[in-house]
Amino acid sequence: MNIPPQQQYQEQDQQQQQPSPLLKQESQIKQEPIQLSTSQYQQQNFQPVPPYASQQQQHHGHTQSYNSLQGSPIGALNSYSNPYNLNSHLMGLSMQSGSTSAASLTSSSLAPASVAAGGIGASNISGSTTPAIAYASAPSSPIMNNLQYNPSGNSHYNQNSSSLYHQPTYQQQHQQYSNQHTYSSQQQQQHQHSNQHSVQGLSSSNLTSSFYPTSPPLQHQQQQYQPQQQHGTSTQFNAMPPAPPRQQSQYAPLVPPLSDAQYAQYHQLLGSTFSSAASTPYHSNQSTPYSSMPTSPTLEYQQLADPNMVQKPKRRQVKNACVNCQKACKKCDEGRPCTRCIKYGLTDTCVDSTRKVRKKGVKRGPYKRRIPQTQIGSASASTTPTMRHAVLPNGPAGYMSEPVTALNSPTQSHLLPFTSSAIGSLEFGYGGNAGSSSSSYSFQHPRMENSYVAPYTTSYSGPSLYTAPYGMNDYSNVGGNTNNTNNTNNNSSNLS
DNA sequence: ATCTTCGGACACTCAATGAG
DNA sequence: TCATTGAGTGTCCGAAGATC
Ligand SMILES: [Zn+2]
Ligand SMILES: [Zn+2]
Repeated sequence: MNIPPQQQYQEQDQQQQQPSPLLKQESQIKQEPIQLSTSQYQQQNFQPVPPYASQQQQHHGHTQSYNSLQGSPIGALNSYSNPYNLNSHLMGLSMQSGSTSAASLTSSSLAPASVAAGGIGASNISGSTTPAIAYASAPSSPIMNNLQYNPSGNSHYNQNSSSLYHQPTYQQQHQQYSNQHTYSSQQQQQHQHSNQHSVQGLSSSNLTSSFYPTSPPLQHQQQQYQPQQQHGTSTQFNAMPPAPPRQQSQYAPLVPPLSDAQYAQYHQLLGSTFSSAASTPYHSNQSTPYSSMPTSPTLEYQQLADPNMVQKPKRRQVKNACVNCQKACKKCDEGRPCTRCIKYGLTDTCVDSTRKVRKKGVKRGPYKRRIPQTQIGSASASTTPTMRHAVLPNGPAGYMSEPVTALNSPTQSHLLPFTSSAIGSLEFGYGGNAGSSSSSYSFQHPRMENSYVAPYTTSYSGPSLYTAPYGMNDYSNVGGNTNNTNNTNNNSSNLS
């Protein structure tokens, strides 16, 4: 067996790791300057895998040997030509799993500042008010939960999220998703720290990320952020603070953008919630991405009482994670180098991972039969759990909402200065990959690729629209991927 | 306490399928 | 032809384990 060049690199890396007691991660990251430019790297180490080259033992994109390398960013650079052929390259190599580990961040740590700052006033809500509102403002990003209201309009991370510290700006974030939501640089540069340190070789926009490769000492964090919390008392907020700056969430916008006037109104309506949210900031150490964590107990109970209330925003993925993030299973972003790589000094190796090309010509068996539109109304009268649409509030006039309106439960959504049919990706019950494509109860709007495609017509992909499939599931594994139980129908239909 | 690993939920893509 | 399905494949959350 030929030893692939990757292995050689890997071994070197192992020898060169000299963890220092201080700044361990940083030293690990930086001690071996990366010689290759990105293009060189691509030429030398990045061999595109021919389609279907390895159709193996992959587990949702993970491979065993791939995992064994995960910790080493530098080793990763060299040994990890790409996640797919890496697998075959390294199969059978005995990898020392102790061979460093510097790359990983906590999952929340990569959230962009702009994300942290939240969506429509979300940063202030720190939880949410009504689910509808929560949805609209997408406060559920991991970071959101840690944010507190800041009347000054500057968003800060609160002291609890350790790794949220130095985030670079997010100029390039999510461009592809958002034609309509281009961030202004001003919005993105909310995040400033008084004691930034320059790091050689990094541009100023980058260096913010480098000083604390991991988390800063807690004390430090608290010093910096304490004021936020101190002011975050309910009395402080009895008077309605000015509406905070509007910011962009990493999650796809779930409602049509509000006008400024609407936003202000909306913000006012949230007043009472604000105070409670501010007085009891959600210091969840766990970043709970789908924070279905209403801040107000009232709402919590409401939610319990009304299972139709929806809470889960959709996680948004980059189209292509960089190799380093991919390897570490951590959140990447659109920028190259990405935030995480900047943070860990891996900018040279921050390149897109390669993606397989999908096979063609694979027969899939019959699809479920579609029901003619004329039958939709009656079909939707079903009371089975297939009534996914029951959750949604009615859309704005002119936007067709779900076929059945009687089931729309009253939620606080009616308090909002808007109604929306553009709620994306609503789910209730178990919306996820229940293991059977036909038993998913999720309701999801059609593809959010472009962030928000307005106006929506509420999509409906529930089984109730369909008669029973002919050949039920005999074809479920036509593609041969037995691992995949995932079948949430994300990009489902549109009744138009 | 902090960092790393990685199982698995779920997001996204797009060729096959089916209806008009 | 176009809308829809749903398998294929990717991202990355977050808990558990490892390490300091
Ligand atoms: Zn990345
Ligand atoms: Zn990167």
